[in-house]
Amino acid sequence: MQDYNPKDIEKKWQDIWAQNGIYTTKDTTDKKNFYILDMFPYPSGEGLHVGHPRGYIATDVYSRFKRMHGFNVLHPMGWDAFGLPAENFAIKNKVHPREAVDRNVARFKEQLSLIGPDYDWSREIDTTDPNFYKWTQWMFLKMYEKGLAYQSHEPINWCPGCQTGLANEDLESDGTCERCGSVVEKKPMRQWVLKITDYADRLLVDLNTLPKWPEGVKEAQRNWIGKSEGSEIAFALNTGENVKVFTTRADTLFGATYIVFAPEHPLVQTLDIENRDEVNTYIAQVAEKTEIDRTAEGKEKTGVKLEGIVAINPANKEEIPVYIADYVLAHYGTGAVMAVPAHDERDFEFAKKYELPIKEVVSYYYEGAEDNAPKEDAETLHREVIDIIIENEKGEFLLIKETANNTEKIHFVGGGTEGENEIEALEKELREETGYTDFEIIEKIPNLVSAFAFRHTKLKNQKIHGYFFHIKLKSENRVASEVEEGRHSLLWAPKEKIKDLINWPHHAYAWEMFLKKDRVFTDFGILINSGEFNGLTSEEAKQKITEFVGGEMKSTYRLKDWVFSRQRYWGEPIPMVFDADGNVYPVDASELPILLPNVDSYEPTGTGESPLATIDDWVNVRGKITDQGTFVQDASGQMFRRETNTMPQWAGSSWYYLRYVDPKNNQYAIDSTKEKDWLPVDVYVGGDHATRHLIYARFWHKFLYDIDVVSGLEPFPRLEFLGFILAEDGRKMSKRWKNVINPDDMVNRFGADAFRLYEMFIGPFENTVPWNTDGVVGTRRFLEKVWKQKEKIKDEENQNLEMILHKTIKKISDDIEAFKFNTAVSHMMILVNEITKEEYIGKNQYASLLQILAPFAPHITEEIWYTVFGEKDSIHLSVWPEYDASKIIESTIKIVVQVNGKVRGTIEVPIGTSEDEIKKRAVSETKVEQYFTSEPEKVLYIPNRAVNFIIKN
RNA sequence: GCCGGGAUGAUGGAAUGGUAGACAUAAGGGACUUAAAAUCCCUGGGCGCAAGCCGUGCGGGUUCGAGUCCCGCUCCCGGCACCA
Repeated sequence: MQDYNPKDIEKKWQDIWAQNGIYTTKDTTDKKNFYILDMFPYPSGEGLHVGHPRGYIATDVYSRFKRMHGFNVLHPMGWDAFGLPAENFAIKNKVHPREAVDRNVARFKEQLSLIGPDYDWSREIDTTDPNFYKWTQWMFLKMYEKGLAYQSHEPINWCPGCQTGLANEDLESDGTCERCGSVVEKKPMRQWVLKITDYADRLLVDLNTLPKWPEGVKEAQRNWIGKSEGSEIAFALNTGENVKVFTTRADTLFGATYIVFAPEHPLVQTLDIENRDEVNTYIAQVAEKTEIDRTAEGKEKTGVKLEGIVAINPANKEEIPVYIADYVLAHYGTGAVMAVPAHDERDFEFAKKYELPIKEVVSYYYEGAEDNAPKEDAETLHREVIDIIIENEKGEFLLIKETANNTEKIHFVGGGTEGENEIEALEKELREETGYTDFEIIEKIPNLVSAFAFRHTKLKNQKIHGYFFHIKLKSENRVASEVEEGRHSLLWAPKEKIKDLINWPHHAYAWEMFLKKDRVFTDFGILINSGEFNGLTSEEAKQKITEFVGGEMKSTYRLKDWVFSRQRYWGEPIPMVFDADGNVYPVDASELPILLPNVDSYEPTGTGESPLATIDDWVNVRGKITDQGTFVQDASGQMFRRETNTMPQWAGSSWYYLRYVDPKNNQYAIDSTKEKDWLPVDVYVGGDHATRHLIYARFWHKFLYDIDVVSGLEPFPRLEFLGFILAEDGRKMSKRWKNVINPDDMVNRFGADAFRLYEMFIGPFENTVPWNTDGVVGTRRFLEKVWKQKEKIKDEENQNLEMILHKTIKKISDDIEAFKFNTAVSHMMILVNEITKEEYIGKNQYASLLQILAPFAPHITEEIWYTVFGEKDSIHLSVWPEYDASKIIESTIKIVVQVNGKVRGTIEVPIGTSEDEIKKRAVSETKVEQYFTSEPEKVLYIPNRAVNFIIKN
């Protein structure tokens, strides 16, 4: 027999498949359509490493699996080739980006082809192809038409390394450039912006229609959109202006003791401020700082009071001071906040530093539950109380233990003040309840505590509110007290134990506050010091107070509009022109595509202008404005200037998946019948683009839905997340670490099929795992075994193999459907190990094995399919073997025999054996009896699983 | 701080609440070989001569029975974060 030699067969079959076009997708067939898509790659100059094909192999396995199930499968591939990396590579290697992209694409395609994918290359797309980007430009025009694309001059992220403006999504979370790692600056400049914020709510809500997306990706998008529901409330200034603030805590309005503007707030420029110089100096200082410095952790708050300016708190009409401070962000909410130091950590910190009043307006509130829930028919006492945290010289704290309603209550000492002065009441409670008399007061804890509960000792509801004091005993001197009367007992406990001992929630809360450095209560509670709103819960008060002061309930989003211009060469030209007065006009759709011109120097200018600006005969163009307000070229017309900014890398990838369906259409981006036939994408596979590509594409798709280009609201109903592969040393694969392993070497050493199998076997698909080249040996050995089994073929089936074969068919089918490729491979290994032990294998059985292996190892299976079985049609077009349900029914079952839940043996019994019989055999066929220290008290039988003998100890 | 995900042998990882560690790699031993590679066989969580005991990050709980369910932690990865 010939040895298994992948080199002899892999290239051969790849060529034959291509010649016969077996993977070419027809537009219409009598089969059901199925669209499976990879996130298309950026053809960088580095080529592929072994991490990249993982997703491509997975979609390939899945696509072949679906084809064998009779689907008309669309599995395309293309190139996301505009953007900074391609351009930076070109600059570095001194070639034109076009040339660099062509070269890199060729290299990627060659590497990809080595692993034998079933892509339909006749539908290949490239975002830098004018026939493609014509439609990207067309969609931009549509957005402009709908008011979703606009020019802005706001400060934006500027990357000094890449010399271009960037979107928020292009930054790492530490504020550096995702591409080059430079610290990004804020720079005001003209730019095109897409109004993705108009879609914020739909992007958020529709995540709920995506049950087949990983939770983590959805959560990342929710965080990114960052919806927060609150109120917008206007504060009047003594200068006559009104300032709107955004708050999620309108319930705390009565506690707003100052307001704060972001230094960049436009109103600050125009107000008549007495200390104008000081204010301007501060604003200048803040402008110097990067975002990173400004938000550095643990940074002390700074700010400047606007002298001569006061605001009126609309709730209580009190005059309050106005500050600017850089802890308030210009680009969130309204750029101004009301400060409530009693209930906000940041305001508290600022208020302490600048000695601003702190006014408590929300109290912690506990309402009794279950046995101490307030009773409707009981009388309710309203009481003011004080409670005492008592410390002794050993640093222990005193609790009181009493029994009420058959449960033990443990809490601090305390009682009603009955209108007395607090200090007198404290002395009295201490003496009466504990007998101690000699103490000093350390502090009064400033947070009010409220509770409403049924007191079993008094048979009444009690609604209490009061403060906690911290006192220290100076001596153990005691007099007789309620302890001696037997009403309760005293319990001294060390600091660490207190939390676990206290079982009154409002006392537990007070203890927590006592331990905290800053006593800021930021939770919801009930209102105090808030006039007519006292007693309301925070939730109720939010809306009522907002209405009371004439504000409105409003949502704010963290998501920012999408900065869509880049001052770089290698991108789609933005199809707009300007007349001599600077008025902007959209280019007429008939002019598209606006071709990216050739240019001598495509390096960034750094001036905030794109290199396109230097090409006079492209920039300056004669034309006229049509009745529709669009620009068309006309040699006898006026001079216009073209927009020289280009689109970002993410433009083409926001809609590319539509184009595969109809790649050659000259009239439309996509034919609407074909769109309905194929979209949405059935399965989308790729790595972490949660807050970039995946949010942009969802936005773009919804826009296309709104203009009737697509028929559904979401492009990717099922997303399979791909984990990346680390180098063998556990680090990221990188030239820098010299730990890159490329697929070419793996295919060369082990063959494409063994490589493919290992990529699928390496671990759960979504897990990040380190590569291990030794591991490929395992899948190669497995294929060698499969190869050798063809020597053992007989016409008749081997009955010993029927059950495991059919079980494996079922298991593999289920696993591929669920993207559990690692367990699919392991079960094929188990099957082949079983076959190895047998004398022979039936011809049909072997054929079934080849078929379930075919999606993973397309070459070796095709080779055997033709040479051994003499088939005329490809195994990849054959029909997936269905498992026979009757063959996977066991005739016997294994029963675990346990004593007190511990496994002591197993028995095997025929299906249908009676419970009594099983219990008998459990004793007779195992050694369980030696564990019977007495007669079993109970014998428990769990059908088809276990017998458990319960022995009393 | 908030949110999401995770923690199982030397390693990647299996395991509808019912024999933990399938499958694979590395390692050790043996066969074949002049030798090596390849191949085949055996061992392969810890302790123990054995019977057995202990073991799925930690502490509790539910259950006849928990890697799996519940409560409370620790640590790791990821997202957001002076976002009002």
